Amino acid sequence: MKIGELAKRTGLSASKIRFYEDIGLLKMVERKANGYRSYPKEAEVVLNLIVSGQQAGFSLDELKALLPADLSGWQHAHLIDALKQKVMDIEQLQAKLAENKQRLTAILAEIDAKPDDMDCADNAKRVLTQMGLKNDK
Amino acid sequence: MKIGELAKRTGLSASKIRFYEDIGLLKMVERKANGYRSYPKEAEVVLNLIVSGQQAGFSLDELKALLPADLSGWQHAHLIDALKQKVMDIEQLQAKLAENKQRLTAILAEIDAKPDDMDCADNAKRVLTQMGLKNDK
DNA sequence: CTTGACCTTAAAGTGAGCTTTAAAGTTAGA
DNA sequence: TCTAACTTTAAAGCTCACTTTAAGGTCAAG
Repeated sequence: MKIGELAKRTGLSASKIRFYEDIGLLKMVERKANGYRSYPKEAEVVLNLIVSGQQAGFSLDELKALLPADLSGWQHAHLIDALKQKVMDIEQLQAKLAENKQRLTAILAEIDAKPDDMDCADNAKRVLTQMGLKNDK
Repeated sequence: MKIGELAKRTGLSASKIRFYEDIGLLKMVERKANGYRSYPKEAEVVLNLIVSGQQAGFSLDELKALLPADLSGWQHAHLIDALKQKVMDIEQLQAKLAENKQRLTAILAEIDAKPDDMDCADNAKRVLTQMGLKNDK
């Protein structure tokens, strides 16, 4: 498979695929007689895995450490640990977001409860202060 | 309040606080006779808001558009719109995170299901393939 | 009156994750 | 055979979010 086809199949730009090769992230590539890159079908899987990993919050360096050069060289324990750590990270973020959201909706309710009888600037100040001060986690 | 104290209070570096001012994100600052920056207590609130917003996935540019120049300049309607927008953004982020987490836990379950009895390379290949295919959203 | 901890600035540097550019070679189709 | 759409490279450029550097000014304590 040439780079153009791989690019289309994965939705990534060719330059991005070459870049991943440059930094040692995508090693599954050979060269044809004309110098063109030639990819095995597994390259598509690995690229999808890279995109997945990025979406899950892994940096390219982290992925480089996690991904095997070839599919059979994969370290189980290491990967599992990393995945578990990432899930925990996500859980922390979820908790934080839930808290932020809850806080915002509470503030909205509070504002709705005090419509136009209170001074607007004072109300805004009060509300913002509450937002800010609760942020010291 | 001088910049050093504000830095300590917020846990941010002084250079970061100056940088936020440079890009027009933190406008609540005056100058003393000696040229030193002087911050009102509200600056701490705003900086906490900025940190909050970043943690929730907002870029500094987005925050710049969202945050008021001064606290009293926030109009009631504007405030409500911004908060509602933020809640919606948080909901989007929550959905994204849930998806990522679900993906990772699925992968973990997949690996745990076939421990050491299966050929390692084949297991890796199978798991990777599933990850890859689940990524075509 | 000196020391050291603060504060100031503009400009350059950093690192991640790319894209763009330029100049060239290759190939498939009409 | 010509053309258009590929492919190659190294190097430079870009955005974001900062930090670092260099060269200086201010201030409180001893």
